[in-house]
Amino acid sequence: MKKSVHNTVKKHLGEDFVLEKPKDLAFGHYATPVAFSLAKVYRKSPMLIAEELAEKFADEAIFTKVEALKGYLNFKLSDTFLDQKATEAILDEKNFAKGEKSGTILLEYVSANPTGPLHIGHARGAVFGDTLYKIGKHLGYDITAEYYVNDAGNQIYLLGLSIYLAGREAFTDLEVTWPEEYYRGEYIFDLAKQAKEAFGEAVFSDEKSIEKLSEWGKDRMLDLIRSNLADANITFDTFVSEKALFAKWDETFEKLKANNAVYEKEGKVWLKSSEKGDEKDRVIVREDGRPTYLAGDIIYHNEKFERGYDHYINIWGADHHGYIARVKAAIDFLGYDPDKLEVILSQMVALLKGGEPYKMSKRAGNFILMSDVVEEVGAEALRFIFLTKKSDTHLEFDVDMLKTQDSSNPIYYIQYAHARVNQLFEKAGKTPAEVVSFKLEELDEDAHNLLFTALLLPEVIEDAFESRQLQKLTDYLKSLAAFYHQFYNKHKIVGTKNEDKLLKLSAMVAVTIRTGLRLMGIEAKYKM
RNA sequence: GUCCUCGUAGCUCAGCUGGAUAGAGCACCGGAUUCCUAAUCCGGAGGCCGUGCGUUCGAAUCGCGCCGGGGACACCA
Repeated sequence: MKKSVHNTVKKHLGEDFVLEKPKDLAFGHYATPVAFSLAKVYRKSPMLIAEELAEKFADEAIFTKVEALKGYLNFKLSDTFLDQKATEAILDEKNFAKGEKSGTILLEYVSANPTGPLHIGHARGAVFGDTLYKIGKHLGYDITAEYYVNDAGNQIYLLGLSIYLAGREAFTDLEVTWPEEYYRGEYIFDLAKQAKEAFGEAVFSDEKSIEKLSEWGKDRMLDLIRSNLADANITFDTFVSEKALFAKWDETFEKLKANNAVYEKEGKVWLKSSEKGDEKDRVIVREDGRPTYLAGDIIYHNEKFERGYDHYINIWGADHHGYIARVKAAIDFLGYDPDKLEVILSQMVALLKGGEPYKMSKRAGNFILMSDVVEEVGAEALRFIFLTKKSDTHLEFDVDMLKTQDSSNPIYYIQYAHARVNQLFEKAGKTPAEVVSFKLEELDEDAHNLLFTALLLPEVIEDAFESRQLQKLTDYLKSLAAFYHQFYNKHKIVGTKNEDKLLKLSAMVAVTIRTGLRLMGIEAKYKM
């Protein structure tokens, strides 16, 4: 819709201009302040220029009115134009708001260590990534959703050790010395119990079994993580194992050496990341020959870029932001364009319940489980609330709020608007297919503006995706629902002479809400 | 100390590629149901847009300084 307007306006202006949506629909559907900037060029008042420009649009069918007001040029779309768009959307709902974007994107998110269940912070990144994925695909991008599994390194050993010690303490009389660092929390004990069933008690009396427990525990945790994600309607296209990637270490390392990216000092191998904008050089191989975590990420990103996507997006916890510079440096050294990698940071979540704050700390074991929250408020409410805020700002919410069933709970409010439409059709004994042929013409101001608002979804999702600000979609759906509720209260629909037209308008609103919700992984309700 | 991020209504937050009277929800106060679901709607109250200077015809929005909150600064992942 915006594109049609833009093209039409451009035809008459022939130069750069900003097309914006006026704050108040009474001004028009679209507007441009172009006369203000032209005022300087032509040395005439903006008001005069706007008036002259307005006359050029007299014959354009997509506008019913183009007027100059206080220097602004305001455009009002015609009924015919809006009706045509609505008819298309209702008849071909699947393709409503579809984009024609092209290009491949590798989207990596969650990538939580397989050393425990997902907590609420992971959930935020997961929901954001999954929704970005769904919207991006709808817009036409070829996106792959990937999970990087950190199944190598010290934390996997610690997982095995923790299971080993927990089992030793619970099921044997042997002495237990807890190290400074280990995983705690109920799930470790549960794993120990399972390990006992799988391997027998003897597994806790021989340190050699730690390795076996590590490997086994990691697989259990990966299963758990997948199931946590599935419960929130999140699935991945690919899982990439850090451990498996290490087979390519020599090859990657040779490439770094060939590109003069590394040096040896104090018995360690360093990456010259400070040459590429990082604060300092980073160790990638320790004195004892073990590669650092960064080495794994270097292999991974080399491998990612070998796969040749147009663009790469990583969603990381905000605490990793210092890590961006070194990974980009490595990409640069490997001969790839670091600007193709975009990192979106996902900030902390502070959860309240009845006003009481929860604290979370993965190491201490008292973190809030994603699965607990999903169970308590439902995956859909959780998804929605996460999407109402920018990913890189702190988010605070009260789980009790998500359990209320009134307008304080935005997901309910939107679902109710959708259900209302369905109820109207039932009441009238008609279906959308039966009213779609009625022309939405000669509508009053409210209906006309509601129709216009419902048709904004394509530009809203494009804006939300390109700016990575998915709250634009939730905000939009909230305001569309509000608009519809107002309309419903003000205008009787069933049994009036305009019944068919208003039902068609309602059907359009429902198509938009349903599509918007679907892109967020939420199913619209037909009855509440 | 360096870097990142945030500071807008009592609370949680939108708005920020500069533009028309600064928005929403919650909470608070007052209304609406013989009429399609009141799970809704209408009205009211509530703001030196942290602060100072600058750029501009125009600044919540851009720039610099300051104040305040949070985070990151590993050979941990």
